[in-house]
Amino acid sequence: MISIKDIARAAGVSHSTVSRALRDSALVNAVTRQRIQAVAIEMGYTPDAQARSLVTGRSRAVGVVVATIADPFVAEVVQGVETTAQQHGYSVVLSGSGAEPEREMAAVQMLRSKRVDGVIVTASRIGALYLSHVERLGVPVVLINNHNEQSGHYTYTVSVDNHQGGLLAMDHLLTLEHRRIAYVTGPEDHSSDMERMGAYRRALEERGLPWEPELVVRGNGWPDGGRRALEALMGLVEPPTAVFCYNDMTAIGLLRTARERSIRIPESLAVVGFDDIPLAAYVDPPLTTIAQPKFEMGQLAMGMLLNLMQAGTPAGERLSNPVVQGQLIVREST
Amino acid sequence: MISIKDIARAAGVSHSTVSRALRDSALVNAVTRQRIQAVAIEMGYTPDAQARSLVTGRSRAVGVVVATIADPFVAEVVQGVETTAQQHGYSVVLSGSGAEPEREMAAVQMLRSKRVDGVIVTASRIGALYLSHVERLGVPVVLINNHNEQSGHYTYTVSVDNHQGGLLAMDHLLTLEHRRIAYVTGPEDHSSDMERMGAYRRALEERGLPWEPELVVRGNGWPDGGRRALEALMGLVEPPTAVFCYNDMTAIGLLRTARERSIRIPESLAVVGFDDIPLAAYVDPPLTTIAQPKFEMGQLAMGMLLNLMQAGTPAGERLSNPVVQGQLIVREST
DNA sequence: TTGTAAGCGTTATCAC
DNA sequence: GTGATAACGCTTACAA
Repeated sequence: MISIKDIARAAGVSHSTVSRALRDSALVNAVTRQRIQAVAIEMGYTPDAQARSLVTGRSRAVGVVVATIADPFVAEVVQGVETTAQQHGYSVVLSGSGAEPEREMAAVQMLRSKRVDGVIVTASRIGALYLSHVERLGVPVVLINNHNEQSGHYTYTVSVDNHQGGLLAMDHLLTLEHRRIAYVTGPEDHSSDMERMGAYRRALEERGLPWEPELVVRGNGWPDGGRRALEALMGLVEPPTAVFCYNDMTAIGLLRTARERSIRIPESLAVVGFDDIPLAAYVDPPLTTIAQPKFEMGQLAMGMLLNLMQAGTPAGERLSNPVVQGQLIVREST
Repeated sequence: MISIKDIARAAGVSHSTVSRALRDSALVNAVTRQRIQAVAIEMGYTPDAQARSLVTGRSRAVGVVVATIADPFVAEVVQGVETTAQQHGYSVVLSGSGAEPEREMAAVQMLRSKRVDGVIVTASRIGALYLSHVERLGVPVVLINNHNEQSGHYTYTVSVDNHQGGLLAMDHLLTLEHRRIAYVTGPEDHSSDMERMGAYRRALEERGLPWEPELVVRGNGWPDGGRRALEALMGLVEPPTAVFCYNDMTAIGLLRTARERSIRIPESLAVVGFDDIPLAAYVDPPLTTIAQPKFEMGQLAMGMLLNLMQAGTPAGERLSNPVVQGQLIVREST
């Protein structure tokens, strides 16, 4: 690996002049600067980011913590993060936590020793304890879709507008003349579930429709939850004509169960999901859903982080936590 | 950020003693070592990986280059890589290339300046030019499913056994008494396609069945290719009773088209894919396929890289490129 | 405009 | 056993 000193020797100048020249400092003669740059290129020089970081105190690296990158939702978000980071000369250190406290701690420790300038955390649920550890890194932190609503001094959250998305879904169903609409919940205690359900009730109220408790059934965010939910709903004296599901995985469980029971979709039952996971377009029938702009959320999170890292601590005044809009994707399940 | 010197001051020793104590060197009195370690913990010390790297010459970081992490296949592989890396105290620097030469170069440059100890590349196709740039990093490189069969001095490839997987698929269909079996190809020039097709022909030959050119139709690795392939096959005087597809995306295109044309699957046409992408289990009917052990391939690639990084250049003798076995997953499309 | 020297946080080589 | 001291590759005062 050739260094700044090698170039200095080859160009017959001091290494500090080389350092200046390579960073286009005005403090160096234009001619020698070009000469030095030419030599550097010719010798195949690449600056050592770590050495630089050691003196500047900034690593130009951000840590990205995920439960698992194998989650397609997470992967798309991370792609948005990485693309933006790359555009701004930042590198991304990926760290999986597997939602296991032990690995979570290891991840934080690693990011600390790497001296990352900021951290983005994408996990459906961020434990309070864990969050406090992340904050102890002393660098800005941006959470994505944090369902626990915690945030601390350095911590910001980018999230989808669950209420707006829920209204979009309900408006769609109501416009299709559905009047008996069910809601299948997600995992307990997720604020996103509360918000989507809130929109469900709100939409009904606004149309003067009654909100019937029997039409709200528990799911768990996975297909098997959707399956059980559909069975419960079909057991009602007066089953719904449409279902708004907490998320796509739940809706997919519903879809499969409906097919097994020969319930025609959307004729007998319309189904709307939430998330727009890649699967949604490929199930049968293709699922109508509320898309979360995953890539954009990643971009936005990284953009915020760039601001925060630049500004240092945002002198007293906290930025607001951005909320992005969901988008109705009409397919064939409604 | 507190340093080794801060601890030295607090513990009343020199910083070199602290350095030794923290790495459990035998060259330091057991009592003072414990005292120092206690102080370090109390002060919340975390070693600076970059400073360490500067002197040791090893960063304990590996670069992972992907076209896009949003590809579920890639994401699973990366999860395997990351998990293994973490277990061995290595961090993962993720770098997306988007298959764009410009970003590819930027990615390599970045990994170079980070002084990563090794690189793993997951892209369906690795250009010769690009590969030579990666190799110029001077660190071991492991490719995953490199379809171009190139490899250089530092370069190894982990790949799935396409031939064995293809035989698995064909054996399955032949066991189900299918005698008229078609093959839908992938993108041109991928060695994986050649190998899978080779297995197709081999399996037929072994049973003494004729290999009919009209039963081999071009796809492109995507659903629309599968769609066109099915249309072509159904136009034959004597259509096949089963199809082995280059990959799952192709098979999914076939499945959708079959439904539109009311072709019953598997009764009228059996379909087998390759890859076992997450979608495969969720399409209708769920797709029989040959699973690539993605997570394990990631683990294996990282394991190899660990060896290579430890050994330095494997003195003259090249390791062989590992080939992992595919696994038949029988679902409802056959 | 350029060079010298100090320092970033480590590890490693010496003496003591 | 321990402590100076140099070195890793870089940036940045401070001098010249």
